[in-house]
Amino acid sequence: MEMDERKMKILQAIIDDYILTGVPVGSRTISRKYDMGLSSATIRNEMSDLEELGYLDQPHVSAGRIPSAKAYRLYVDSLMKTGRIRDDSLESVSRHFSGRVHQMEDVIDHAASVISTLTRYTAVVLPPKGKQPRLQTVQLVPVSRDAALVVIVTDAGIVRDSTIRLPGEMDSDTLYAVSRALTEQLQGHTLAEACEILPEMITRMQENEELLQGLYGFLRERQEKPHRPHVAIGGTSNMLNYPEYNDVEKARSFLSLMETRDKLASIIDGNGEMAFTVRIGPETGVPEMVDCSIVTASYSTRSGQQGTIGVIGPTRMQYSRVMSILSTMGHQLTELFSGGDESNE
Amino acid sequence: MEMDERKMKILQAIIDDYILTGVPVGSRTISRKYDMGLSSATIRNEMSDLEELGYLDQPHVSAGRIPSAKAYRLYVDSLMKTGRIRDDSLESVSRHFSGRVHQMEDVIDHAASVISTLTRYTAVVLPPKGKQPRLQTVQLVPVSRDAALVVIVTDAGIVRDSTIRLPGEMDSDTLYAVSRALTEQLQGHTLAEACEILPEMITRMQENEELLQGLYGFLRERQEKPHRPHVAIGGTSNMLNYPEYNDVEKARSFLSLMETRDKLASIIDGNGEMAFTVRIGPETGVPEMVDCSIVTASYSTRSGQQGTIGVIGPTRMQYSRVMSILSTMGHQLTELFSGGDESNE
DNA sequence: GTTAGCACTCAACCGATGCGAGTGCTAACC
DNA sequence: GGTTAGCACTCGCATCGGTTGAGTGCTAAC
Repeated sequence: MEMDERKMKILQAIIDDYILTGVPVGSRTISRKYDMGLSSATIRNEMSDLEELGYLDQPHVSAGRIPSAKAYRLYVDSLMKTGRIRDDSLESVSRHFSGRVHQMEDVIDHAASVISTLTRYTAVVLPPKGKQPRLQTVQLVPVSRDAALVVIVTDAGIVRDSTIRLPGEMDSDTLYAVSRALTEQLQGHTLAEACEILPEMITRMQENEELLQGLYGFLRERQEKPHRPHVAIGGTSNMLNYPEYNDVEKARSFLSLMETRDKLASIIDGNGEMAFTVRIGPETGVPEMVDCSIVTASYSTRSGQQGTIGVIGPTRMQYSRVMSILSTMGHQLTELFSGGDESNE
Repeated sequence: MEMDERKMKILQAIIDDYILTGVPVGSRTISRKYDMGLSSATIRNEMSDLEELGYLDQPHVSAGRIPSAKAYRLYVDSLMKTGRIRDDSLESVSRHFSGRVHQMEDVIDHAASVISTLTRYTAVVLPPKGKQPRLQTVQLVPVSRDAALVVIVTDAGIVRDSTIRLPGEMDSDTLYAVSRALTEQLQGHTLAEACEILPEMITRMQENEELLQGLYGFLRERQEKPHRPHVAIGGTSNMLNYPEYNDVEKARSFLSLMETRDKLASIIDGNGEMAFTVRIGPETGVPEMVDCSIVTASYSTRSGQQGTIGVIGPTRMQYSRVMSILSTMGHQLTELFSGGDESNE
């Protein structure tokens, strides 16, 4: 037995209906609501075939059918009708941040919030990341008598800052002089390379040995255990809107997963290359997510860094809507980050 | 009718039992489990009195009694037996960050996570804040050809940074010179004062007018809509462990509240003065939280800034345990932030 | 190949029933 | 007078059987 045009049409109707209602759909519903000039009996025969082909499941014998993961896969790959979403909230993201003052965290938090509100699912936004960033400026800013802030600007535009203890009292001019020297030496190098260059510098510049030594330790630490990136999450409570999460135990396990941001980030970030991914149910590879789907898109910064935006929802997600929202948001973010504010040129 | 010694003892037993089990407790349970040499009938009479006094509620006539908010209030105020909690996770917080490199956000995130794990409730940690912070250093760090990072160090030790567009190409020395001038002029002043001083500077220093103008706009914006502080939350899913949140609708409204961090912060932050607060049920003043209690403690930094740590749980919270954990954590954080890393002296 | 008809299945709903935890009251006891 | 045993009473909760209705599979006719 094979798929034919009609089976496709019926399958699509079933999926559309199930996505809308979340209730197993029966043959009568299809023959009535989606008038395709066939009686329920015929639909029934076709549905029986579709079940045999693995596209439909039956929760129990006297219930309607629900689409299988395989069906959703077919759906997103070929049957889904896509359309553009026009929504002011989306358009306004770049406008919201069009003023020149903004911080990366605020942007991705806001993006996650907008996406989750619009989709009514859970949204995750990962900050841009890329290949080894190259140092651009290193600067020490006095914070207190015996501590300074290390500001590291890389070509990724990402700024990492942490305080470092000073060996003794040092005035701002001295710190600036050291900063200049550091910037000159380290500019264009990766963090790893910087860790090799610094020791040489130390032997050459005896005067500020202790300070540089401290900075060296700092860089080493930064490299070995890189700063955990900020992951923005929005609308975790949205999941409780869907009947599939009426089971408290299910909801709990989902929410705990959302709390472990590291794990979550690695799930969302999975396949870095693809611009657009849809993983359905088991395809997510996460046992806790067998009845979730994950859709991700990416955005990029002027310097070629890639960030990821994702939506997590039930397998009966409104794929087309979600994909179009993610796509628009991806463009908005790319546009925003190409403005030059956070990138070099 | 009045409270006497025995009523107290019985009330305490009831509360202890209810906190443990979450099930309405009956007279027999008390007379058996907590042997106080009284028959269930006597306990019944006393319970009836306690109900009349407003300390107990009866969900329905043939069920046991549950403590009222008034009872919990009495409990935390006088009957509760307190004890120290010894737990390695708590002790290790300051050790975990004993290296000199750390960022405020990491610390409070970690604290929230530890508290929520230990208490099995939801933990919230607010970063330190105080009266108008005073500027200490202003520094412009080149980020790209036409953008610079504004690093503002205040006596609060809190560093706010954002990028600002440069009017034209400016080398690092020029930026440093401007930074020095700015620091000299603005040091010791509040943000509000700085906004008044800057225009004067601009008229005096014609040369970098455009840059300073931009900076002025930046400061104004910062002042008008101050940077939303990072609120750390841990263990939101813990609430679903408790039968009182088996109702999905309740859980949903609680979780949505947890997602609006601003609102949450204002709830937790409520009364800034007190070192230790316990708000029970309606005392929280938040409709969504009528059957929650909030316990908060505070910690401080060397510069006298106050931060808040809080736990949100069901009214039948293990108050004593929570209070002792918060107290220990408060000390740990205070100790950590007195190390000088993030404060001035 | 399509469809009307029909017997069958099974979750969900409903109401009756019984159980048991717990109460309030009364009367006896110390 | 406080304490307690005894007892009738209440009421949530779980169980059970019956009913309903959506939906199926099969068959026979078109």
